[in-house]
Amino acid sequence: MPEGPSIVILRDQVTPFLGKTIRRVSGNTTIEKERLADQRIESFRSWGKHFLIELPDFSLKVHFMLFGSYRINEDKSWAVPRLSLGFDDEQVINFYACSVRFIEEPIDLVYDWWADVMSEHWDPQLALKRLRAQPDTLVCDALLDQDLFAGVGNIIKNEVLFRIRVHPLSTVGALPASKLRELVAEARNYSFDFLEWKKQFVLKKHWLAHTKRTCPRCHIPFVKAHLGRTHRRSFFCENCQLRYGPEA
DNA sequence: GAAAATGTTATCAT
DNA sequence: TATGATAACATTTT
Repeated sequence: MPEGPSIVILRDQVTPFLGKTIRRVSGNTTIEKERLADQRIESFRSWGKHFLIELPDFSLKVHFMLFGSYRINEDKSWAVPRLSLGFDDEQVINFYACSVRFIEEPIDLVYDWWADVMSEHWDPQLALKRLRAQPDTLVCDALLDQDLFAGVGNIIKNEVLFRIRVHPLSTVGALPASKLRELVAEARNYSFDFLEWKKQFVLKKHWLAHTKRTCPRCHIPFVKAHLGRTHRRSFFCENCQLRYGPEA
């Protein structure tokens, strides 16, 4: 469910609830959910993988982690919602298996919008600058760094590196300037392709690297390995994805 | 049916 | 203190 573009889709799907007042609250969350009753929804926003519901005096942050899901005007009969928000006319938004938390401060003070690859305020220059400040970071870690590329997840990581022909174990500092620019540009560009494909329910069939066994360019087996700080799955071609780095 | 996975955070060990 | 392994959360797909 996660990755930034999916949250953008959710944000779009709930626009009919904008300005409506929460009438009923339930769910198995341990937060003080009763606070949400009678609150009017000021806006729905997203930052990276965070889905934000802005209310007059505070906001709610929903993070879907790995397994989270939601239903609009329908129930998952087999599951108890983590949080269910009821509105007039039996309208409802149900969140399942996600993390929900309150944010007390105004969310513009909490989030750096220029770091969100899906945001209109995304700032590639700033991303570049921050990348150059950490030359030893592996590119596979850099792409997953939510302070740098908020919204990028493991699928986007693998697809971006394949597109720009960069080996996941390359270091940021060893990339030629043009490659580094490509990395930043493609992180956003692929995310928008992801968004369109996901909307059309054809995301998976457009994967060129993620979960794939064979390189579509070289027709040789991909390498699958758990790389980087977080040991996340990487699928890559050792032939056409160049490894830039001190020892390579 | 086991294993793995689109993710993150807290805690423990070194 | 910093780094890294491990656990925890919880659901769907392979």
